[in-house]
Amino acid sequence: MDNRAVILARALDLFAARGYDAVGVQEIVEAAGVTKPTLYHYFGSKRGLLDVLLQAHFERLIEQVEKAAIYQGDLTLTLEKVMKAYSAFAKTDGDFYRMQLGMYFAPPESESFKAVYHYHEQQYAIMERVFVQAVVNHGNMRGRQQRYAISFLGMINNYLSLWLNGYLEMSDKLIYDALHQFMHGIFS
Amino acid sequence: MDNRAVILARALDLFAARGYDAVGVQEIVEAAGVTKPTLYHYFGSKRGLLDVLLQAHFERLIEQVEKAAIYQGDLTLTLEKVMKAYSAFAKTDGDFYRMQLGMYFAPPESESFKAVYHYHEQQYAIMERVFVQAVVNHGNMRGRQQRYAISFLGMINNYLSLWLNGYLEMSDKLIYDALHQFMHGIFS
DNA sequence: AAAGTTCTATACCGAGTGGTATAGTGATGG
DNA sequence: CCATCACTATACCACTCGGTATAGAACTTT
Repeated sequence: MDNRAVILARALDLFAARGYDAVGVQEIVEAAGVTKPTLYHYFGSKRGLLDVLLQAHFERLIEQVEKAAIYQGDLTLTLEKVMKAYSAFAKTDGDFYRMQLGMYFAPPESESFKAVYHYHEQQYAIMERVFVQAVVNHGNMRGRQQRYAISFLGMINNYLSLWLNGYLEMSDKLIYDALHQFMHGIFS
Repeated sequence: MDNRAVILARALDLFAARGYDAVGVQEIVEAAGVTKPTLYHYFGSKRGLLDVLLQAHFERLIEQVEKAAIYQGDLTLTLEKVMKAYSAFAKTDGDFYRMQLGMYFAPPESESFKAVYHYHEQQYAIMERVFVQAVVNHGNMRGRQQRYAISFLGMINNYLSLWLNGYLEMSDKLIYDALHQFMHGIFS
């Protein structure tokens, strides 16, 4: 692993554990076993380092979500695939998912929020497209696609956030139950 | 408004806009028109200031949620009251709600998260109690009370967070629709 | 072998960090 | 009239912040 990759890895560890603002450049280079000029050579600035980090990991996430979010007539199936895509990604890249989630809920004027905002818009757009397409088979959903995309992604992030903090298991059964509730409510 | 109150108000503004870590003590006292010893006289430390801030506002929130979360046989009614309590609180204290939400999604090792963690446990306990009591009338919910409390509060925070960022209106109709989906799913 | 390029360390910058020692201030109570 | 008290300003502390000027090492290219 070259220095560039080591810096990225250690920065992710630290940002995920204590947050972007709370971690200094000095601390990152110490954890990576290099000095500051090395970091600034590769990334230009602390913010540049963050941008590269986000770009690399979000690319993988969004690629996998895109692949899962292809509606082919069975809405439940598509939503289940999407949930499993998120769950699988979070399991292989938990630190990143934790960091990224924290940044999305950071104040709107903060560096953190501005850096991740764009990627969340993308995810939201992907899910809204699914619900728009599904209206063909579920006409009663018309006009509510936007709200459904919002609450679907919100539900996923809610469960993943609790899983990341150790409050529940991210089993296939949980995914099934959560999705079933999303589709049919709590009484069935 | 005495200096103590001014400091609290300006600190809330700044924390809500840019986050606890990103705002310095110097900046707070400048915004409040006082000097550092004044702040340290009243609050002892930056963290002490945050604790007082959280205590004061969460006390109001939890009091109102407690009042709404009294189950008397009609689950839908109780949940609607709780949603309206949250919505009303967020509308009168939006900056605080934004700040507090951001802190809850901050990394687990961060000062921010540690400071708000306790208050969220309280809210979660209140809602779980509601679902446990409702099992008397809805036996099929048995064993899922914990997950319901989680997803109910998650849904509320999801909508409030989107409202705080200007993505939707927090109308009575939205509350009704969201609750209806929570209870009966997306197909009805 | 010379020259260019990429990468990394030493040492430093000004500005800002959270926090405090000291010396007052004005109001209150004996 | 004096002492006490809550409160606040000046000036400072050691330390950390993000970022950089300079120079040398390692490796390619010519």
